[in-house]
Amino acid sequence: MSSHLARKLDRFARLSLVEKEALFTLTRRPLRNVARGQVIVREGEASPGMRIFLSGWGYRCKSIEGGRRQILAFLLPGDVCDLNTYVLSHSDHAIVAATQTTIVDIPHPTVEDIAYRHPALFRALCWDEQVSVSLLREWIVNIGQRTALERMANLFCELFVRLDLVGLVNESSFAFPITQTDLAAATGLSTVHVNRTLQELRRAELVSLTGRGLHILDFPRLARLAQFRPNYLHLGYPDPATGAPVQQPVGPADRAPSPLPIGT
Amino acid sequence: MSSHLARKLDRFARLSLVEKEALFTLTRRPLRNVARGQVIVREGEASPGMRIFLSGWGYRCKSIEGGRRQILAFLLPGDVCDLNTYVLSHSDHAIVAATQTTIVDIPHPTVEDIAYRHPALFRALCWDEQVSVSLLREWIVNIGQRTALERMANLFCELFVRLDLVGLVNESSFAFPITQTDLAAATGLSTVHVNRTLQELRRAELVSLTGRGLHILDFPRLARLAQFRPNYLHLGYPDPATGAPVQQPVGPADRAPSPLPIGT
DNA sequence: CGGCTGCTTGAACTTGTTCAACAGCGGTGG
DNA sequence: CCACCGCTGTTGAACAAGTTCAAGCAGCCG
Repeated sequence: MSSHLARKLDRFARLSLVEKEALFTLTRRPLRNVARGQVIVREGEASPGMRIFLSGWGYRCKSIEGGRRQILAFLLPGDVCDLNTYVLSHSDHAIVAATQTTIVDIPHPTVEDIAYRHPALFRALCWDEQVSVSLLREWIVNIGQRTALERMANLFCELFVRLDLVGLVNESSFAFPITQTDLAAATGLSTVHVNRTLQELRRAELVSLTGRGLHILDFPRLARLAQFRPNYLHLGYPDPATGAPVQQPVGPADRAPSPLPIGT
Repeated sequence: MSSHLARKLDRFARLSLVEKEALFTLTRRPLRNVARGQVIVREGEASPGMRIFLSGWGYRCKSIEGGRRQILAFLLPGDVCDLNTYVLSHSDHAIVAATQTTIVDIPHPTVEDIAYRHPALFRALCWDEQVSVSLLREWIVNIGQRTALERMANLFCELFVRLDLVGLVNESSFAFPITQTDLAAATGLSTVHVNRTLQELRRAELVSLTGRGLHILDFPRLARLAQFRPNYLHLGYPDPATGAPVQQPVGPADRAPSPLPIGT
């Protein structure tokens, strides 16, 4: 099921039963299992359509000469990917499975069908797509302006909030299947420095990163260190740092606006 | 006139006379003149609709604590901005005029009208929007993986190609109204280091940057130094580095595919 | 057991930063 | 007209953050 996606979109715009059913139907099509390290979309290849990540992690990645590569974004369960890229005939970056993943491929005609028959659902998908662009912008700020420690802390905060949105956080812990080599490619640091930065975060008792799990020990302090401001995730609750405008949820806001202890 | 935009889009998808006229009509609405340094869209503000840059340069910018700020993209004449962001009620970054600029604001209903009545034109606008996302991705690679020299060279290559697309390059020269302070914010370097990097590019006789003009003295060498691969601009000609798939232009390709001496 | 992948550590080194000062230039007001 | 100011660009020198190289270790899987 795409319960992760449904959960996330429902928060943005309460979905009707019909729309939920339409979303559910999408995942009735053939699923694709991809092994860890496999390339889902190759750089320069035509993107055959949109994809939904059902389980497992992936990442967007660009390689340049000299063996250097940069991870542009992590793709989590419930993430929609390349909703709008049909206008570009060839992908400028690769999409890789960071773990064993299950995805659904959704061809363009089906996407158009959704746009026509379930405009509210389509709008919600567009929201997700725009948020992913917003994540790219914040990624630039992270790499361009923050120190290694802030960078890493910020990445953890982002993953924490995003995973919480799809219900994959349990008592401030979540599965974390990313190697330090990949963390280096994501943050623009060397693996050695990633290792030392992680040690510093552990020493400060902010996170506990063992085996394949990440436990956030003190989110408020971590967020403060990272200067993490979740506004770029466009979740619809006010930004405590700026006291900024509250983004109005589209549907009736009958649930608690924020489950997160942000900005203490 | 939005001749810059028309010229760019026409390259992607040959526009019919009707579509060109529709585009032209857009610029019949009240223009907005913005003085250098003025904020066009404030961070956290609702984005009132789409904009077209008719003349002058702008940039997207995010600020964080400690006075640090990061420029995410430069906006050039003929650039479309925030075509799709109506799904996000508040902007997560600012848009600032780097020089005196003239823009047209186009409210959402008008955009929808174009989508309905001129689907091919709308598709071309979507292409431009997607390319701007592609630029964000390359920006991340630039900051995350390249040295100061490569970074600066890459930025110059990108601006060169983009300005050439809208006809603002003259014998490998173009107006360059960006201060070193802004270049620092764009590349994630300090102003001091930007200054020294520019000197190095000058000493190598790759560019000549004087007053408010930039002259590319040896584009092939500059591109090689920068490891510049224009594929991320989705211009529709093959990537010499990878020998990668040629993106088919949508309209009849009766013009020379590439005016640029790329990849020599 | 052996080999692979991922994590950890030390030490030398490099790239880019910070601080501080100064020069050039255009605008503004006395 | 000149003095002054603020902004941009330039330079030197000390410094810090992060890289590179190299080696060793732990766990896992065949």
